[in-house]
Amino acid sequence: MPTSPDTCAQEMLEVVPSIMRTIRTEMRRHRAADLSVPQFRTLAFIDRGDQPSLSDVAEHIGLTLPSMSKIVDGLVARKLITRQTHPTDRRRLVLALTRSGQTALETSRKATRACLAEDLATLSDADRANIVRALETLRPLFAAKKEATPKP
Amino acid sequence: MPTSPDTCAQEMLEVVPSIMRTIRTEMRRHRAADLSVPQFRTLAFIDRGDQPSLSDVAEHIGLTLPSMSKIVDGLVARKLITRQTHPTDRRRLVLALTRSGQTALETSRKATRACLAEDLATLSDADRANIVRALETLRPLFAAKKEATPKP
DNA sequence: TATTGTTATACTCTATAACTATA
DNA sequence: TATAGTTATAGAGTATAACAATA
Repeated sequence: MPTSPDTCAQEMLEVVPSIMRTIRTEMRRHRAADLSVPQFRTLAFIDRGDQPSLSDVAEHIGLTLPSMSKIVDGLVARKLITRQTHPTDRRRLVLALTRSGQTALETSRKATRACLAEDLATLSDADRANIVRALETLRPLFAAKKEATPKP
Repeated sequence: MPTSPDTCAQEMLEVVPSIMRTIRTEMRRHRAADLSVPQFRTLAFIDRGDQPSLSDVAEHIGLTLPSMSKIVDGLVARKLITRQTHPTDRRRLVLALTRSGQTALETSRKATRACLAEDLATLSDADRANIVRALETLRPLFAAKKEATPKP
């Protein structure tokens, strides 16, 4: 019996939000590096990118520019990132992690990962391998989606 | 090579939030039944439960009572649910969908599901089956988690 | 004129603390 | 006293619209 896209979508609609809530709650619980999910994702992207601009981050995370601007505001205020003007194009920003930001990112990542891992440890190795495979299949579908079908 | 809980957790931490963002954005986009994710989940639980109380919903969704109370406020104001007093225990609420709430839930569910399904249609049947299997494995791990390890 | 980003405004989501009403 | 909910308060996340600065 084939698995229809609709069946799969329904399943995602039911399970993904509950996983997300656990992630959100856990991230908040670890006071050491008290980061929200968007803050965490922003730091993570800045960490692996090469001096991204605000637009770069906003597009990757999937937020509007004003939303991202505000999140960046908060991270700058907490001295977790730096926000400088691009040397040759003065409209653009150059975002980078501070030492403190790297620490916060690593602390939060480790704590949250450990918490999830604790749950996942109850599964069989085969189950975990299967989950990783499924997520790898899904990853490109939901990574930085462009605005599709611009009406001509 | 075994797949460690940590590897699996890391993968989830990267992919799940991006899926979630797509779900959130899509749900908002369909103006017909303009529901946020928590609103949608609340309606869905009330729909399948048997006259749940506020605490029932809050526990299932994973929110505090005040947070849930506010969401319910909004849904009542929009006439999507009814909020009545329990006939024998007057402290409790009895929540139920209105006709309009059922419609909104179905509209939102169909639209969001269709949008996800469109993405998932590009995958092979085997991939989709694998994703469903993975999500079914994860579902019980993240469903209405109790407060674990109450320190004695 | 087009691009990059910020400000203004207005919601929703979320939590903690303090409270009311009922059991 | 314990339980079910609400209110008060505060802060983050998010969007749209309007704006400023730079290219």
